[in-house]
Amino acid sequence: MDKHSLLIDTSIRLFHEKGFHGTPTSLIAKEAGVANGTLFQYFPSKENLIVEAYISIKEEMANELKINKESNANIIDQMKDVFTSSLTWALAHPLKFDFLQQFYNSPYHHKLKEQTIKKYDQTHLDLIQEAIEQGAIRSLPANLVYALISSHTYGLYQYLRVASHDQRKKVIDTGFELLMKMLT
Amino acid sequence: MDKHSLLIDTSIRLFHEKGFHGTPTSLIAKEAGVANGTLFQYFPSKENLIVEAYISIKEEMANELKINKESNANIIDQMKDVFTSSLTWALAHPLKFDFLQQFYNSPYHHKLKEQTIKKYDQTHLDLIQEAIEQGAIRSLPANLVYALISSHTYGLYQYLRVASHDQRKKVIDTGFELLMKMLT
DNA sequence: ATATTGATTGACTAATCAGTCATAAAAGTA
DNA sequence: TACTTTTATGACTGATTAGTCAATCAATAT
Repeated sequence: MDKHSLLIDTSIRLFHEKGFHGTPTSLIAKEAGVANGTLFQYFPSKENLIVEAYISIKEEMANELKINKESNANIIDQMKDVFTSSLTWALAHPLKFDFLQQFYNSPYHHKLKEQTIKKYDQTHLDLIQEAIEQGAIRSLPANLVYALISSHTYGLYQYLRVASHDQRKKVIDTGFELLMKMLT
Repeated sequence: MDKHSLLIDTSIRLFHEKGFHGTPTSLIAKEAGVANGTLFQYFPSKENLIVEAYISIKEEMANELKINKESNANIIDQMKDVFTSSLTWALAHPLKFDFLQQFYNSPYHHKLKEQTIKKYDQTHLDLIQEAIEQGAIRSLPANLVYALISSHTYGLYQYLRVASHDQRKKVIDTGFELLMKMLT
């Protein structure tokens, strides 16, 4: 594993444990097994490291979801695929998923360019827009539907994180049925 | 306004702007118009101040919702009342509502006693449990329903915070209808 | 008026941290 | 090997911070 990725992974873990400002760069370097100064060869500043960590997770997630999304033709099946993949990914990478929330609710998020934020939403918004136009889900503002689906996913994640693992698949299916009952 | 409340209100604003560790206690004291040392007479440590700020918001919210909840007999009306009041309160106090999210996604939240967290959930869980027993909403684990309602509320909040204000009442009503469509 | 009490002050300290930089090690090249 | 380039190191620094504490102030009581 290259030092860039190693530093980002270590950062995500430590930021989650101790918060952004509660984690000194010296500790990140130490836990990643590199010298203090090395960190600043890969990232010009701590803030840059935090933002890069966020972007790397968003990229990773976007790549995972893209693969699972191409095959289906039916738009509801596509939505179910995205929904299921998102939840499965989140439950498989709780540290990273929690980091996204932590970042989103921090002052660093406001420093991102509008464009960067939109970049990762656009694919989902397009899918929702198409589903509305096809009449597959009820006619509401796409942004509202996106907010409702995202938070529904997040709510299920919160529940499943502490619930017993063997019911996960069933609860995810039920969760999607509930979502569709609401949106159609 | 007494200094205790003044310091908490100032903290909430600054923590939201600059994050927990990004806000020095000296700045909180300065903006609250008291001396550095005075802050530590009201709060033994910065961590204590952060936790007290969280608890004060939870208390305030609990008190607001309690008042609006007593009158109705019909359980669906009660739920609608809690839902509407929660959203209205959140939209009227976005700084405080955002602080709750920020706190929840920070390492400080893990330091709270289990009991303290449950304290503010219990009333809502009881209401949900009763609604399930009465058959007013479908039979699902109360914790799951709670997670779904909470996140649904949060999703609507996120949408309404940026949407135009004059549609708020209508969107909140629609939001509750959607929620009930899902849960019945 | 004087004394007593408790709240308030802000200069101070010991510790911590982000970022630098001169030096060294490693890798690449001929 | 001998030389060059790239990467890594960690001691160091200037700046910042949480928390302290001796001194001051305000309010009330005697």
